[in-house]
Amino acid sequence: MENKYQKVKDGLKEDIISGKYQVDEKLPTESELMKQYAVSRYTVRRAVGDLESDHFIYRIQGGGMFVQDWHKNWSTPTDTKLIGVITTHIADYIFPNIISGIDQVLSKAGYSILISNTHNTHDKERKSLINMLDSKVAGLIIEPTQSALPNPNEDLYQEIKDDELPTLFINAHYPRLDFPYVDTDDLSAEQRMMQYLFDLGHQSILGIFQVDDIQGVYRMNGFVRAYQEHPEYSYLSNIIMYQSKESADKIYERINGYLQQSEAPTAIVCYNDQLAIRVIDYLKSKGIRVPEDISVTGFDNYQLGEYFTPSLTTMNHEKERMGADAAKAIIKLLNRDPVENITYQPDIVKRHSAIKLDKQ
Amino acid sequence: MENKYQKVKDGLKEDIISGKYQVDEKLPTESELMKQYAVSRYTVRRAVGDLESDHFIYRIQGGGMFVQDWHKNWSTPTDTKLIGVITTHIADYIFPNIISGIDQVLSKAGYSILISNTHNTHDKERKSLINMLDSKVAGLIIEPTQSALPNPNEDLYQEIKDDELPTLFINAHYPRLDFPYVDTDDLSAEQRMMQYLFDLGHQSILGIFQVDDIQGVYRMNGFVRAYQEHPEYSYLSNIIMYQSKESADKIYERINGYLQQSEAPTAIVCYNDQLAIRVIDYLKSKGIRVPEDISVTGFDNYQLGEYFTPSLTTMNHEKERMGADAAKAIIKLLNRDPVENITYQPDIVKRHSAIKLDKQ
DNA sequence: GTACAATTTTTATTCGTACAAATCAAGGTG
DNA sequence: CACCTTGATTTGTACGAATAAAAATTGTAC
Repeated sequence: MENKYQKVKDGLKEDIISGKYQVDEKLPTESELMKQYAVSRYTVRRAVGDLESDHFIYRIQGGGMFVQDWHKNWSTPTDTKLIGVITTHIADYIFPNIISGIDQVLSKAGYSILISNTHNTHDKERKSLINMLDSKVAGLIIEPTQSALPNPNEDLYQEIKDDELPTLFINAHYPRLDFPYVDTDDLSAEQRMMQYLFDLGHQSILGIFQVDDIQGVYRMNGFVRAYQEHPEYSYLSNIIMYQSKESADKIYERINGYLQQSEAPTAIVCYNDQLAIRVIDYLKSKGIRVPEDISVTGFDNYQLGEYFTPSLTTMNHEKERMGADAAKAIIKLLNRDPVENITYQPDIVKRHSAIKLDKQ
Repeated sequence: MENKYQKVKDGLKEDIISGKYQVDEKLPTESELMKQYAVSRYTVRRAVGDLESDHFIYRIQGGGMFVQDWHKNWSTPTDTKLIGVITTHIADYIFPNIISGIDQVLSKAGYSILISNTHNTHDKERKSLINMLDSKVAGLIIEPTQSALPNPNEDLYQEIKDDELPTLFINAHYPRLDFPYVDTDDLSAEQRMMQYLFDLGHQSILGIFQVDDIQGVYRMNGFVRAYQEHPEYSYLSNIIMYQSKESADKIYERINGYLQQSEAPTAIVCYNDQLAIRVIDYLKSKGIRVPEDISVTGFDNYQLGEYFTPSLTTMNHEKERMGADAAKAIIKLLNRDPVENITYQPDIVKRHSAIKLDKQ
């Protein structure tokens, strides 16, 4: 990052990897780059010279500079015992459990796991995919990144499909891409959770959903569907939608807004346990008791949720099983056997963060 | 042969191949070459720059130019951008965070992570190692399996050493094998934690340690060492040792035994946060208040520890940083740069599960 | 003699300039 | 339309010069 030619080099490399410049597409000329980066011709030439020896570009005297076919060798995945696993996160939340489930099955079958994460950005997803394909994996297990948004890496997925590389999605799937998947019926699960709260006497419920993940959208739809079946108090429903990059403070602020209004919510339904834990912490800091003053529910049955105070009422998530099922399916795909999609119908885990509404 | 820089390049290459300049021997300086070939500095630098990217020479700023070990085919065709990571577990304990730290650095540098776990058995460690070597990884990051015991895979490690495959250990290291490592000073960390409890007025402390983990043994040694420095009340010390496969109920039972005795412990030091959380939950279920009746400390600074009630007093563990440092070190090793061992001295995270002893 | 500071050497980065060589687009000619 | 010429564009080679940064060497003081 220090040197100018490094900056130019990194900038161009980034543009190439991100797909801004396609293979064989003409890059800006030296003079254009000089202006663009405000450097001398030497610096530009030093940068593109390095990129040329790294086989990222090729140059034609008098013609220009072009993107080299830098990710071409990964077309014949034959004898590698390597399965790529791409998730949004590695260390956080439920993903270690999913990966563990995958590992249990795959390592037994003699496969190694090539792991990568996207931090829920399409940019990193692209890099991860390219890395995987370069490493000549025999198959791919992918948890989609920001699955609710249009995916800019569709070209790569199309290539994967054309190459018939065994690929399977977990947790969610891009609707436009026809790959097999293992996921959870988030919509009806959240609907069941809502019915549970209705049964407890709650009518004014605030739902908070992360809407750049398709799971969040489905869960929100479940929330809405539940209210549709109870039109008599559907006017009491409130929803907060947020994006993964949004700061927690902003969400808290919006929660606070709803708490001030008349007929304030008596229960909060959270996108997942991670959020629920933070929301409970926020409510506590405001002197609001959970569940006495307000009930809170999560989703995913996070491992340590039962040890919090109050213990979390949540929806189960078949973490290890999902990983194991995905791994078994990928092995089937490797053997050219057909696989069927799997959708779990999880159960409510009733604990103490949601209780019967005390009517006065 | 036409261009000047080609002539210089060919001339030097010839001298190197013919043996005029031996490996690691200093080449003429740039100014000498300028005179010798009667060309400008640009031309000389262009020539030696090419030779450097062809791995015929290496340059040290201020030092000079030297002949690279060019006939070792091993350093040049290592195009595999694959780093093997072998840990005892994938999903449990702190490993997800460590792997995340590794990933952050390596993926930025364009490497992929090949992951494997040993479930803490030498047998699986052997399989993992062979798998990694077969996959032709460019480097290895290894968390030792049962490092306290003699290692039956020493032959493989010797091979790795002979092949000069960049390899680094984390969390612990086999003393007999001279590989670089990154680890934590568990012993003195636990000793500091004990001193903190002593300062809070606690004298009767129960330590619970998992002893099939070498870190557990070190932490236990820290516990013992702390009492050795306070012989006046070392008779009040109590230790529970357990194995990872042991059931939680059995541990609870044994805790209960210590709570019954006279001069019962006023504080419990747990092997890690995971255990501490469960212990606190058990104590609560018995009607014992934490921290009012008894203080509890953990170890590892588990991510969500601050959200529990009471928030966990614990010892920090540089999880991500350990991974990142290991990754940086392996990149150095790949570049044939020397690396130094790193040992962290973690700090106490003072929260609310351990408080000053209320003397009556 | 050793340890530290100052100087020199050496490579690294970056600018400017000039001309050569290949390519490309446009226009003219048969 | 096909072919050629021409001029502009673009990359390739080459030189000179200045400052920065790291390493090696020398000088000096204790």
